[in-house]
Amino acid sequence: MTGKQNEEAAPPLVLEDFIPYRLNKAAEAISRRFASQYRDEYGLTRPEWRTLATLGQFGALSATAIGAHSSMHKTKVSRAVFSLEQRHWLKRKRDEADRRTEHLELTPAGRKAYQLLATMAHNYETELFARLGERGAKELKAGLSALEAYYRQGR
Amino acid sequence: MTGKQNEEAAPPLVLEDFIPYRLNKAAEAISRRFASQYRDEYGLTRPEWRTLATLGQFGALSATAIGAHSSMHKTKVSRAVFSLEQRHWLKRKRDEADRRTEHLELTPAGRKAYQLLATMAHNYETELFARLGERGAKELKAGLSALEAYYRQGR
DNA sequence: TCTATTTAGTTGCATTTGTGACGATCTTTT
DNA sequence: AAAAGATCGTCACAAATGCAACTAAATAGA
Repeated sequence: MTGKQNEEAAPPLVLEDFIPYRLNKAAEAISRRFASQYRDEYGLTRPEWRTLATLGQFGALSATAIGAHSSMHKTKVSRAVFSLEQRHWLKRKRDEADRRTEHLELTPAGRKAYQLLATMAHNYETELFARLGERGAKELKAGLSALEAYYRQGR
Repeated sequence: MTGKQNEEAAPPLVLEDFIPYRLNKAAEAISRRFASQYRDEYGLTRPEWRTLATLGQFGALSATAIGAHSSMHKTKVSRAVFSLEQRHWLKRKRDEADRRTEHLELTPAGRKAYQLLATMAHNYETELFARLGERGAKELKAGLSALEAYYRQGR
């Protein structure tokens, strides 16, 4: 498992032990698995899925609010909204008080898709927790919480 | 903290609690911080940094091996190698037994850069652990290990 | 009230990434 | 030993992403 390291002066960095690398790889692997589900079933991209999930959770939001809540860039949201609109999964309503903003809301079809996808998500997570074991799952959540607390407050 | 949820039939999915989402966001945040260091100091991209780190750790590898070890796509590695070669941080040696493969190895300059970057990486991690606290760090590592054990073996 | 600044969302452009095809080389099969 | 298949690395092309400029609309300041 441990490859031969380089015989040099300074501290050797073992990539497989380096937290940013491990996190990236884990996130990649775990997300990819779930992503392949909604991609294969619905042809959804990740930004589209996130937008759908956010709207499903909150009911009606502006594009900016979706971005803020799901940490996506303006343009990503914009394109995802466009795409979901074309599927007739959401509709836009111009805010009459502030006519720059539009309120995005799932259509019945969109809501239906959301239900199915949310169920898939729950199942995925349930299975994941089962495989991690009670202990692993607990540690993972705790570790993530610690990380979130860290980067949530600047620096 | 808990937003108002949608009054619908099925299980509501709370995105901020969903593991794939949390993992992604955490990985993104943590990587970005470190990435900005090597980007600002050396103008390195992430694939370049990973390639450098892998070669620094193992000494001499083929492009394919780098990709396998650091989970990067062929073409990403190919481009990173090209770029590092242009900086004169690595050199290629054609394998005489199998002339398709090339063995990549850091030059003295490359090794020097690697030393500095590895040190930066260690410092970053040390600071991260300090901020997470002993407990948080321990949980994070344990959680990651559980995840790795999960996805390492197929399925 | 008129101007300057800010905000919401979209679009064009440059950069990055992935996909598929490719030439070259090696391996396997027949 | 000839043909078929696999593997290594690269390239051309297409898709996804981010950045900056933009329009439209609201707000703040003079």
